Amino acid sequence: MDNITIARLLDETASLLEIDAGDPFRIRSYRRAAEAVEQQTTQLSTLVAEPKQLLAIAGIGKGMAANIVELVSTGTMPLREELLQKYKPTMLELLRLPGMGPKTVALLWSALSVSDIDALETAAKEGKLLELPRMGQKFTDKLLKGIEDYRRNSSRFRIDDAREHADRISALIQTFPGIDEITPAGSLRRGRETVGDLDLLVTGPACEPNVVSAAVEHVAALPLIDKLLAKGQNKVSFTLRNNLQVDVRLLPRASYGAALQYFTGSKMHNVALRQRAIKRGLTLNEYALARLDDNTIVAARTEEDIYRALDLDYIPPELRENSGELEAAANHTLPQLITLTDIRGDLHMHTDATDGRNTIREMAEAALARGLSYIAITDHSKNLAMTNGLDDTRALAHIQRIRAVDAELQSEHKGKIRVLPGIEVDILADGSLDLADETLAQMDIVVASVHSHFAQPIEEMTQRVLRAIENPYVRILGHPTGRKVLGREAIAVHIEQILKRASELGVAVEHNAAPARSDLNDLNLRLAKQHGCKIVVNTDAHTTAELAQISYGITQLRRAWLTPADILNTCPTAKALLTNLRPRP
DNA sequence: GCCGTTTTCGGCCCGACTGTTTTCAGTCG
Repeated sequence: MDNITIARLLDETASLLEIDAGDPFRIRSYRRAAEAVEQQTTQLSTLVAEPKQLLAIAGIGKGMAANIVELVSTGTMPLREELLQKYKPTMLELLRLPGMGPKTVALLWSALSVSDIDALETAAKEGKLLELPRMGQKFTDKLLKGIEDYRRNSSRFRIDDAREHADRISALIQTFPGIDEITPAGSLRRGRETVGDLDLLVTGPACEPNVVSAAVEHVAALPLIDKLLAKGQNKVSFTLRNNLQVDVRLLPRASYGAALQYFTGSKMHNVALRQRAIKRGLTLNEYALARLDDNTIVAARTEEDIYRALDLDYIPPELRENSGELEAAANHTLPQLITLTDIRGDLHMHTDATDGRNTIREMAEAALARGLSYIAITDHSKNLAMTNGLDDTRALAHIQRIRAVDAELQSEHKGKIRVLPGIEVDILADGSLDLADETLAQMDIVVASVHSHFAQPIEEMTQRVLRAIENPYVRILGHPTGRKVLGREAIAVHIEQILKRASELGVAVEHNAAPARSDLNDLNLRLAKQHGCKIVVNTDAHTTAELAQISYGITQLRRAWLTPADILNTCPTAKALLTNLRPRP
């Protein structure tokens, strides 16, 4: 059992305890333990013989260590089993619907015996929820909409989840001798926000036709396979326990490029590419680009060879959507897309003053290690009480600490890194901010964010944001739209108003790097560029580790055809950055 | 259930917002 599974089981147990109205502190212990387990770099299953090492992990005590030992050896644990006698596992899925919490799930179960989404939908449509306390027509309508949204999105997996699975599977495949390279293809390689299934392409001496069967057997016997769907000459398909379908193809080196091109897609890109090949008397398939007349192979080994043979510049996977990239590649006008190393600073992160885990200095040193030239410390303000948000007094004191660290590092590292004082203020219902202007005036970076967006009508949310960015101290609009409640389509309609006004005011809009925190999809990013918005790409890091988790965010930027010139924090120095932000009053 | 003790119990991030109330429970972050 791997750490991720252990973490998931502990987290699910916490949810079941919540439904069971258990001790909130006990519940939190399970959640904290789950989080701690997930962050471990060593597999706990290898430590169960040495429970003392488990106790060394913060958040894991005697009881939790026993739980983990039990989980690893039996696959479950007594408390979990006991709760599953009382409740159904499908109830955990109900918790994922917007507006559904443990109390409501418990009530639905006791009053209506509703334990899954289908039954809930039926009950809602029949008006049965109206008979329950605190549930009216509005709640019912919102719930039905939520169910609809949930169903539409749940068949796809988020890119970071998919990437994690891809990495784990790759590591297991890699153990077979004679495997050189494993590349995820499909929408994962193109950087889509979600992927339907996982395509893994594998090559190396072990994948040559005469010997490939042994490697195929190795893949088909991977321990994490839930259901084996198919096993062919060079392809294995299976699903994982979470229902993610994985297709692994083992291909000879000589045709790896053609396969990579073919399986990366998109479908529309490939169709257009094949049309172009035919015009040149060539044919393109998953094995090679070849002449139509005598099947002579023109290119197959690498993608670069194939594009070159079609008189095209190499097209990065993120652009392969048949939305103008072929024309640009033919005319040598493809953009020089932004890369990770172009990002010179990070302007949104938290420390242990609020809900982060590391100190100002630790964050700064991590940024230095990543090669950044400047960062802003933007802890939460008081409205986010659960994060121990800063009130005006504490915020001002925090600035002093940030400046002190900045001064220390300046002398220690000869100005290699600057640490700017900042704050992430919350936008209240009336669009005002929750700290005084006099406090904000002391900050270099003020990020304004809406945090309470439960069941908030989009129009009101939009008005709230529009009002907030009128505050002259706001220099960055943080995660510009709500995450859970607002559907993507709705965002596309309403975000344009926000982007327009932000652009007029010179307020930069933030693109958060981690998908879990990201709100601007590639379409919205393109929209932002169109309206001349300043864009900053941040991590919203709460730990030093998160400070490095920026690659998905970059992929998103690349999908939007953005170049270093489009992104504000590609400025080489803090000074240059600050002059490019909205001027302070 | 964890942790740190003024070491073996008592504390453990809590305010905003919504829908349904008519004083508040539940959800969210």
